[in-house]
Amino acid sequence: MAVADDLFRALADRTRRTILDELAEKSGQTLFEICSRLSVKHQLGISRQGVSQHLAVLEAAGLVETRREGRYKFHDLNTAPLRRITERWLVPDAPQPEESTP
Amino acid sequence: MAVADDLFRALADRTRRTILDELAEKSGQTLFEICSRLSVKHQLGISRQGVSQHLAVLEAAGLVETRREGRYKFHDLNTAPLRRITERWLVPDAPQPEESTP
DNA sequence: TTGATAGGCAAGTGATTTCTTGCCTATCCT
DNA sequence: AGGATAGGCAAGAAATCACTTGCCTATCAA
Repeated sequence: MAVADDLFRALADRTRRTILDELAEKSGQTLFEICSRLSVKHQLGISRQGVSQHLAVLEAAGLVETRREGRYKFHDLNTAPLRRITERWLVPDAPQPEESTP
Repeated sequence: MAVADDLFRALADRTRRTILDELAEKSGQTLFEICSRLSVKHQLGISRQGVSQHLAVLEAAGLVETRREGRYKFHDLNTAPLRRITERWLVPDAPQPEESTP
């Protein structure tokens, strides 16, 4: 249950979702690279520490995994936790009748 | 984008997720019925207005739909918005290699 | 019509969250 | 060694959020 808490809490912030988008586009980015992408591509005026904190939240949720190499820390997207989300409520009404498009 | 905001914000709260669970189990519940279920089954001490506000958030996210009948207002779960969640990040790495279970 | 039931609105409070600022450590390059 | 680069920690300000309290409206049953 605490897992679900972390996961949904992580997804609740728009900036964090944008970070996931960026990591989906290119994995293995460093903190600075993510910072500059948020700034340039998304006009998000946010400090480096702000981004760092967001990454920590994403990592706690298991959505981002990191690996250290020397002074660099690379961030990778892990979509596995996302699969459990929809299962929670989608499974019961299993058949999932496709949208009728008359 | 505002749609995603509402959706993820709605899912971020544990009480709201529990409400979705209850609606998944039995659809068409009234506010009072949901209140008593939260209280009895989940030991959640929350006021009627608290639950009402949660339902409003869920409705804004499209996760709950309502229909009025006389003085009753029935709440139904709508899982459609959930499907878009995973699509956002799950689609790119499409194949989704099934878990190796040796 | 009166009382009871189902629900709604709005202001205020307390708790979380987001974000910044300031300082610190570790690694690399010259 | 010294400077530059990548990242981390922590305290505090500001914004959001969850929740309550108090009062109000609408529907139904007697």
